[in-house]
Amino acid sequence: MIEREYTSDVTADRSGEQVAVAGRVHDVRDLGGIVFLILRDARGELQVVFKEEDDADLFERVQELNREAVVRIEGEVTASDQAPGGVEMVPDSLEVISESTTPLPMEVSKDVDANLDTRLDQRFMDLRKPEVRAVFSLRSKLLAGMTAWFDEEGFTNVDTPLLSQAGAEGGADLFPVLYYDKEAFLSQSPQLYKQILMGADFDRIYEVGKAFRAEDFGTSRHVSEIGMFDVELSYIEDHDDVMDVQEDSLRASIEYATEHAQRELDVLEVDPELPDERFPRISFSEARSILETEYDHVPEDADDLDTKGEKLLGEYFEEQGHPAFFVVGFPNEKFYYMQDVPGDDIASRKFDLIYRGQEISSGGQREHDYERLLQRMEEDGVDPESFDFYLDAFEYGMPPHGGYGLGIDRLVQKVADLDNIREAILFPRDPERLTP
RNA sequence: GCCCGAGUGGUGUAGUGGCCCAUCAUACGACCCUGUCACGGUCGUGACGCGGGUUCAAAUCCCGUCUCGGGCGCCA
Repeated sequence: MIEREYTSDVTADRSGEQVAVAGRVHDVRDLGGIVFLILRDARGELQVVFKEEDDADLFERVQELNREAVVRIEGEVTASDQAPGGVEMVPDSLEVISESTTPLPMEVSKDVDANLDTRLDQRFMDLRKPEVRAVFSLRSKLLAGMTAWFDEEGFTNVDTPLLSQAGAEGGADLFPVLYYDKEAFLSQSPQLYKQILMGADFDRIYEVGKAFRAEDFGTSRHVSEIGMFDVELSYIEDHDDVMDVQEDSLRASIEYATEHAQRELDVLEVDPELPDERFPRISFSEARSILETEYDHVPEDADDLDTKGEKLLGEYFEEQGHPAFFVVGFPNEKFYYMQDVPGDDIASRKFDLIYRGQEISSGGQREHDYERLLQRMEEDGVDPESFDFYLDAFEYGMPPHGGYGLGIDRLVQKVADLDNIREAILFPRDPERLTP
């Protein structure tokens, strides 16, 4: 490794020590007889002072540097009231490791904001900004906290195929790919495989994966390649058991992030803390009546909440101190794999988790009865024969089970309070964007 | 897929028919400046998405096209 220390470790109390730092030329402030170089690395910045009288050669060379060049500087730590953070460095040597050309495709060190599209086009440069990178360390911690909870609870981390013959939810909006000489599709959900694993007695599983949706949307909360945190578990009484898992794991995730990513949360100026009380679980019909009585809003589709409805409900519960809540029991289930119990007073065993006015996960109890599943598939116009690989797992005994899929990108977007979901993804994919 | 709105130097913007061979900031180049911290100052380089059309005259109006943003649908 190249010998260096992080700028965050170069502190005033180390005054007099010789250290080496490496990073980027954030800025060069040439005041005439004195030049300040601000060096930026992954953890912070450090001011390096060049004076003509100290070293004429270094003094000349620092003025030739371009912003964003990669350099390594050795020198002496100096405490100074005039320096930012009370500490700076007096250099002995300056090595240019990699030059940078000009002009930059966007500003990194100046307060000139770029549009999101420009930022995404120049993502490598955009990501050099600490406040942009903070989103991704936060994302990493949210996932770490969540997986830690599942590991602790005895869930097995699995991987299911991203290439398959057919989608779980019909043939529309799938990306076709050429699979040798056959047509295949990119997975839109690990749903069928999670259930097969329930039939294989895995009992409790989670998967951190991807899902692909070929819908031609154009919103700030949709992308074509989605980060998904999928969960499935067996021997549940009903969908409430699944919601318990969803709620507890989300709490664990956010608590972990609050503990291990406080610096990032500060940089992003957000506080994702959840109240101690359990998330409210309201029925679909309660949701509709809140919308109608409180906001005079009636979603057009009688079987669903619309975007505006979700936002309004989000406001309603936010005011009551609940950024997260479940809407349970949607009257007309669309998909055969969801359990639809005749005469069930909650209409169906499906739930959506709404966090800060946005649906971030969706799940429920699944149909585990082979005959009813067959019947539902036929009602949905799905040919059971092409799903033999799935149905076989039900024919030889299937425990009652349920699960959900959580949109990781949406979770990060909401926790970090980002305007656009693309900001929560390093290299987002949408109908127009396939690079970088 | 539908409905709005917008495309101006590297970046972010001002400019709604002639006052625009286009404003400001930042960047970039040159010069001045010994404590800046978005350093400051002087000078300079650099742009109207693309293709048609209307008009004596178009960044500005119209049509098409591409791209972006917002909303809706749909969802995670």
